[in-house]
Amino acid sequence: MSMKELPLVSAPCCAPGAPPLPEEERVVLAARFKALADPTRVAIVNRLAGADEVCVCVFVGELGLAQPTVSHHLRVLREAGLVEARRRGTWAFYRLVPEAIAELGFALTGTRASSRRAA
Amino acid sequence: MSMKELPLVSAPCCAPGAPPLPEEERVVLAARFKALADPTRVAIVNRLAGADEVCVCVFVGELGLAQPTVSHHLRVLREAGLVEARRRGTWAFYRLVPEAIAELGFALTGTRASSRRAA
DNA sequence: TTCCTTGATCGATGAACGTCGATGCAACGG
DNA sequence: CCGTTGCATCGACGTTCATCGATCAAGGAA
Repeated sequence: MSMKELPLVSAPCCAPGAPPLPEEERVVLAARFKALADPTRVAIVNRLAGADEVCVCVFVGELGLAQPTVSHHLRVLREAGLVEARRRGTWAFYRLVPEAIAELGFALTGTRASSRRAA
Repeated sequence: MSMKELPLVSAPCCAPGAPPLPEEERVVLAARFKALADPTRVAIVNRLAGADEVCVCVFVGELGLAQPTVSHHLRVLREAGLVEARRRGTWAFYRLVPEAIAELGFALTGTRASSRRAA
């Protein structure tokens, strides 16, 4: 693997009155935002937000993209820590990591969202 | 100006249980996240979050980048609707658009942050 | 074992991005 | 008027990214 998992960033960056951010945290935050800086990946995350687990084959069918392309986007999201994969036989199911999403939201607004897991 | 301002997106995209997002909204959201997908621009937004208005010359001095590069990043943030400029004589002062930041946070968490302006 | 299926990786290609020097343009001071 | 200052735009260069076809690895069924 070429990239390690991204460390946590627990300070707001963009909310009015936020304290200065050290260099490394800016890099980490930018990397996470970059993972969402593509319509396809926004669609994937949004799709996962509506269903607990989604098979890769479903994404290939719904997104209208080639399978390697879908796999590439899933990898980007995985390395950003926004999604995680669960292997079940031949299939791979992806699901959101709500804490990572909430952390990004906190970095933006400086306000903790009430963490609520989908039942 | 070559580009129009981005329209508003008022629905969450990434919070657990979020409804499906139409194509156009995914593109708009991805474009906004892309504006934050760079360490320099995160630094600019973070700097603006700590002070109401900042002169362009200050950014040039603090970021250690050439003036055209800073102007480029400010343009990206401006076209994303995250910052706005105020001309005062020869100088240009930039400031945050807190509503745009908060809107991005809402898209992520599905929770409205208590809008609070820096005094 | 031998197929078929699912998903990840590799390699290549075209587009987009970050960076900077040079230039343009408006506002001020002489 | 002319020269300077502050910022935006332009052009170019090197890097990164999105996309796809081909290939590979792992599992299930015969």
